[in-house]
Amino acid sequence: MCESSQPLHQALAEFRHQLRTFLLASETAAHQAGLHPQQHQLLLAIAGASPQISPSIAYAADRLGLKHNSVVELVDRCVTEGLLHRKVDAQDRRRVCLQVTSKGHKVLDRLSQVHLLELNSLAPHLIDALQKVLQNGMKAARITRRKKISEGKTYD
Amino acid sequence: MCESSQPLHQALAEFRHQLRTFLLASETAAHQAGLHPQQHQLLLAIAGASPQISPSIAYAADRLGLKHNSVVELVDRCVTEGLLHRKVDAQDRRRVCLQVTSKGHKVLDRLSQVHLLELNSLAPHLIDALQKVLQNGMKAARITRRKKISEGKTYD
DNA sequence: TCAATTATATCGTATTACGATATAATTGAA
DNA sequence: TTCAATTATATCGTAATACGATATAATTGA
Repeated sequence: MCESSQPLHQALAEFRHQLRTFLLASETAAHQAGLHPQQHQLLLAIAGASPQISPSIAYAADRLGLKHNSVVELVDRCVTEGLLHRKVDAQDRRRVCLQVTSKGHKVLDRLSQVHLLELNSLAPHLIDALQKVLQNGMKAARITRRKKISEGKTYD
Repeated sequence: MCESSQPLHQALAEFRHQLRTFLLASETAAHQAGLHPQQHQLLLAIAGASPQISPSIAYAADRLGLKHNSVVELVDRCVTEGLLHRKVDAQDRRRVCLQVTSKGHKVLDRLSQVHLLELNSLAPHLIDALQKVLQNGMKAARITRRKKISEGKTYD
């Protein structure tokens, strides 16, 4: 048992921990603002769509990495709470254009500010952890290359 | 309605999308390796703990951002599938030392390699999205400062 | 010694994302 | 034009899982 993978595990574990730290902070902020985390994500995806796009259920599903039926239900809950509007697309009446209500915008604007601050302090840790993962990869490549050289297997 | 927050929303939404992309790839890789995503995270946290630490339930809970009872159940499932061993701590018999089995290690090693490759190609997008968020913050700070100056509110 | 603390475990519940399926609108080829 | 295929959204039952509340067990310290 050589355990050569421990440093990689360690780097990846640290990266995931940093990610989780950010996500936890995000979830906490959402709750404090009276939203469920996924409701926040949905509002953000819609309000953050590039201007030429009119965001639909399918668009949100793609952006959030969810199945469309999950988004339908998520939208239901947001509409119930007055955070979102469903508007049937005039051109294609199968589609639904999602729009954030003014109430939704008020909450979201605050949340985005909080997230900006949070990322301001978390970004260095995140990037650092990420770089340590990648370094690890290059190290492994060097070892592999050296081994190949010593075995007379250099092809380049 | 001034919409000054749209660029921030857009940057944050893109960052979340990049995160979700990574997490989806990770979940897919875990499933293909026969693990539930959280089982993978647990194995990684344990195998990736720094060598002087003997990882317990509480340790894993902290690292994964879960409550300890959730981890107990997660550990149960991993033990059932032969991925993990529970070993009562000899010094403090309340504690449980978690150890990844050789079967668990085989799966985890492969998964970490996959993740390394995945991050190798995803990292630039992630960092780019993150930087766009932070730029946005500095821009807002500049605007605020300028506004304060024009209002005679410079205190520094 | 024993009350307080710490670590893990159990159990019922609520949330939620999903698969399977349904409905409705659009498209395109005959 | 017609209608079969496609696309978009919706409904519903189910399974997974994280959690709160609570229980058990070991340790600590006054």
